Amino acid sequence: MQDCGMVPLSRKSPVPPDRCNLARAVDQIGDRWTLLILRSALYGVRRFDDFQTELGTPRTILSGRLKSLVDSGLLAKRTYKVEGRRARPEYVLTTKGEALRPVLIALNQWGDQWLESEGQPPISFTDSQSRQAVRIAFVTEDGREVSVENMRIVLRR
Amino acid sequence: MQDCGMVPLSRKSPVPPDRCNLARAVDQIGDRWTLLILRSALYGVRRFDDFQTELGTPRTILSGRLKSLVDSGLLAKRTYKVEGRRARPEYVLTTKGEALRPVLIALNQWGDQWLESEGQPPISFTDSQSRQAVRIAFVTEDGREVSVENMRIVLRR
DNA sequence: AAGCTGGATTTGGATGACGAACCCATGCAA
DNA sequence: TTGCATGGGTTCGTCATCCAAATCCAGCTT
Repeated sequence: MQDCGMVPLSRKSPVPPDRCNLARAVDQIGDRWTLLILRSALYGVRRFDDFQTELGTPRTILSGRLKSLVDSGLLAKRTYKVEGRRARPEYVLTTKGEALRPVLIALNQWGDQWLESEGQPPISFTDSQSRQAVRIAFVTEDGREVSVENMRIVLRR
Repeated sequence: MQDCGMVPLSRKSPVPPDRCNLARAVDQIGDRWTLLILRSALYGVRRFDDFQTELGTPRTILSGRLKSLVDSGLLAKRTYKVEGRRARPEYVLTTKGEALRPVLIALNQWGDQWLESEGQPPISFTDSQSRQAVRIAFVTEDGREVSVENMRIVLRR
């Protein structure tokens, strides 16, 4: 098995970037801070200062990123109130935002495998029934795994 | 089913960003141009001008991004030679770079589902055997699908 | 030698990132 | 009722990065 060159040469992509949903997804979330904010949000972080403390994001940037995440419907701005404290906004994942979880877990697992780091990965997932480790994969409609080599591209138009 | 708020509130992530392989992966590839370049590369694009033409990346930026993708071991710089033309460099995905394919396909499918666009998605995947549509999912070691609700987080240390 | 071609650097102006300081509304305690 | 602490921002000036256009450069063809 070679180290590279498995993909056949092509002079251009089958789908031009301006019609490609991957490219358009990258436009929405393909940014360092945005991705880090989503990571925290998927762990349940909701408050401005919690994001700021955890990530060290400059407050100006954080403010802007939260705003555009709300604009693109990934986060919802709501109000929370702790007793004896004034009401404050919080930023909660929408269903659209939640739907990114598999993507970020997949990226996490890529990092576990390919980014050298001492020791075991600090976080992983198991099936609560079988207790087996869980990984990301492609499956058919009925849940049967398909290997990457057996996947065929279908183009429309 | 609500639109948001499914994730329980947390004041900080279980894994701090500096030890998190997801955060470290974001540091390597969490950038608009980098992601777009990888997208093209996964489709087989290899040459400077082909990237440039397809993506419209400023040449200065493209040059820098390719360099750092080579530095981080996602692309390999090789030489190709068309007869009657001088030898030129090309940028080919390494195994590490190839390993990002599931991540980008997952993101593509997220875009198909959540980014409004007219008509059918321009590209999709099927199982070459059963011809069924393929989607991303979590599976156990032996390839049985696990739903998100049945997944349990395991922390180390 | 003149021209083409693909890969890349140089230049200066526009854009965005950043840290520090400040603002502001509220609840609470003196 | 003044004062202060808290959480969630905005304003400001500086500095880094992005970007388009022009230039460079090697080597191949004519």
